[in-house]
Amino acid sequence: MLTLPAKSAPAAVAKVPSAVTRLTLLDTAERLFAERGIDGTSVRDITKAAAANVSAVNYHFGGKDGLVEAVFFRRLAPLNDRRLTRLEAAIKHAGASPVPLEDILDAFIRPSVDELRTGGYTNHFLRLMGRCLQEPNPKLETFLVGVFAEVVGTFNPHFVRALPGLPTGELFWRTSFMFGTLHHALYTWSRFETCQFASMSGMPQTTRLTGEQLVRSLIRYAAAGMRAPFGSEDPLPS
Amino acid sequence: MLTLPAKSAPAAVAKVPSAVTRLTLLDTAERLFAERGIDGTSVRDITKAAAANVSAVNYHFGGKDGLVEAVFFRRLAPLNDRRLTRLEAAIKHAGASPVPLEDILDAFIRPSVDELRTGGYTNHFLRLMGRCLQEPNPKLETFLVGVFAEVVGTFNPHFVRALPGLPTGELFWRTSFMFGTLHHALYTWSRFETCQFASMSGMPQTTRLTGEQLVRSLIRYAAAGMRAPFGSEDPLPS
DNA sequence: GTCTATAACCTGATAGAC
DNA sequence: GTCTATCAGGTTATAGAC
Repeated sequence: MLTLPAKSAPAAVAKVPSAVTRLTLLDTAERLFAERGIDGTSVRDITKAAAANVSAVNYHFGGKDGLVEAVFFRRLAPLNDRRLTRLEAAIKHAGASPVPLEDILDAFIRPSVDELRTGGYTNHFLRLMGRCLQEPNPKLETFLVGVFAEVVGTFNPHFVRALPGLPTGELFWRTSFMFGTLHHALYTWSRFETCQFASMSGMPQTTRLTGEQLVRSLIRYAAAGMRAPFGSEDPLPS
Repeated sequence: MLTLPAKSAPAAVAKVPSAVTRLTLLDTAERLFAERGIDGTSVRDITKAAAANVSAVNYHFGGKDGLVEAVFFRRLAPLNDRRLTRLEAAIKHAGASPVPLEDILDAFIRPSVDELRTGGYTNHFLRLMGRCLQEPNPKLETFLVGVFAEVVGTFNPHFVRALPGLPTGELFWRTSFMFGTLHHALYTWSRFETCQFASMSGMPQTTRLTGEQLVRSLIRYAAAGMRAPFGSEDPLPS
């Protein structure tokens, strides 16, 4: 026989609608943007999936553009802070000598793989981040450049010191290659199970990596690539 | 005094409207997709810019999806053929020994930088190609996987032979890293002048590369990255 | 083959009731 | 703060005249 313990009426669940709706919208938009792309997702798709009102997006974010920026800012700001913190630690650890390349890359890459998934974060944002450097919307590009500027400006001189003798132009491109490697890898890794390109090469589930393995693979690859010997006349195939 | 030579009436310029309209639509769609993204471009944008009729897209391509696939197929099919041809030449040149990694990468990378720009091609497609591995449309992904399947399947065993001892899983990811590096670099390079991310790092116009320089930089970086030493316990920062 | 006209619906944004 | 109602315009696709 079921006896319910006497208990006080549940405290009226305080409705804090603003904050809750705002968060739900951010979560839902993040997921749908990741799945269908930003231009492929309408405000109505988001509000319907979030069980919110159509005009909630305008109320909380001023419009779709504001929502898009908020979705990115929520994750990228702490991510880039974490990168800077880890770089500072590496600088302190290196003392007066240049920070070793692997340590710089670790500070840059590791947070994007781990920290983005803590605190109940899903990996939807990884998919979105994988694409964010190539989004065609110029306003969004401007916004993202602002979000990334400090990190890029702070890391750059350490890459220069860690790779003495490498011409500035070549270093710029290798940094860009590293960005491309990282973002594409995040994209592929975050949707490995459903990525048709991943399964194309006939490489099955055995190649799924843990986050730690992905970080290490990325650092190995990028460090070797950035250290590649450079000479104006390289022995290349005729 | 101007004397026009007697000449027969200009041969009535044969209207071959179908072929011309079709081509104009492909060119215009390629450009607009590159600039605004696929989902950010409507059929009406395209037909208006192409001075064609609204329903021409439906007539020639069966709808927007068909146009999108045709835009990619027109460039990717010859590109991938060229990759296979160059790989075959490298195989012949290597005789019985494994094809050197640099030669494999050259066969893969070089066509995407040069051949896409010959024959009056603009570099709009490069921008589009830079994004194509991350397009959120699943139908397009399926189509592209089909377009890339032969190249990936043919190149893979040569990467395996060129990198003996590298575990299969690690090789798969390094190949994926290389894909990411290449596509992101094509994107950045093709719009270097207007890319806000490129100018962010304070690296000015001096770092603009010729196609040949880009190919060499990419091969250097990818070859070194793919050859990076691999051990289950790597010395990584604590 | 090309065009107009239109169907059927979706888009982001907002004014104003509650 | 949240909702409904609505605006003005855009979306792909198609039927049918020429």
